[in-house]
Amino acid sequence: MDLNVHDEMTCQVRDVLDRVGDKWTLNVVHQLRHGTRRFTDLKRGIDGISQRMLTVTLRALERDGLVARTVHPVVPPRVDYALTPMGQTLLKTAWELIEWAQTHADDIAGARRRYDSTAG
Amino acid sequence: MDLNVHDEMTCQVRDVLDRVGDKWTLNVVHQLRHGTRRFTDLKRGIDGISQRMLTVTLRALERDGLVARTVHPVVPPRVDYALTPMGQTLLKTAWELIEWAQTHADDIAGARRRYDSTAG
DNA sequence: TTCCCCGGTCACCCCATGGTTCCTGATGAT
DNA sequence: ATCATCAGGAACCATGGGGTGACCGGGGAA
Repeated sequence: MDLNVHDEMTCQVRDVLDRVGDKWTLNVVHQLRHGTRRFTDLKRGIDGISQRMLTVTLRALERDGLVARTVHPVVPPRVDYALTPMGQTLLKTAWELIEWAQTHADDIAGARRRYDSTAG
Repeated sequence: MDLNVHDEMTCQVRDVLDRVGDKWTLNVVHQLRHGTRRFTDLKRGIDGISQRMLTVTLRALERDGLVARTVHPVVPPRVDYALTPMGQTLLKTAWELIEWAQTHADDIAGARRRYDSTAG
């Protein structure tokens, strides 16, 4: 029975990383932590993201019910993005991982230097 | 000042995902949750991983001080892998993300179906 | 003697991820 | 009469992450 659970886990690990582990998703989610943002606003806020990748990432988040997209039929167009309640729980959880990274950044850098100096 | 913090955050998000967000790392860490495992044992436990990718992933984890590698000079060769204390804290944190995924798997699947049926 | 086991390394190749550039469409400002 | 704004769409392309298969070395089993 442990094996079955274990295989399910393996699958879940894969699923969550496929969902959230790409280059931009958590960045976008993080940008939305304080509330509604507009497309160009997000683009300016995320260093290095292209227009296309922002669109792709937002669409995926919208599809999964993590981000709500609101179109205002005005000109020039105005589209608002915000986290859904489920998106907010994701942010909360992912935040812990970010904090872990901050806490251990130095340890990892040190370990890396040691490893590289001994093993070439 | 919020902007500076914000940019640092963006960087940290990127760093942690570069470290942990690839296809296999969390799977391997998860496999090691109960203690020491051997190479072939890990390979059998992670569905679909190739020998090369397991090696690459383990080397990266070792380099970052997250996994300890112990070679026993016997024949046939025996190599043990185990989480370091830092690796265990990573597992603990990542676990929350996995639990999030399990909790919301149905919601996401539902949202996805709705999205695809209306816009697809 | 030949095969298998274990823990890898090496060389090669593919395709998915993501980047770049150009396009749209309505309108207000210059 | 242009030009810029805003939110994308479409086509094209490059990189590298990741997969495949071969090979290694030394001892035990058949």
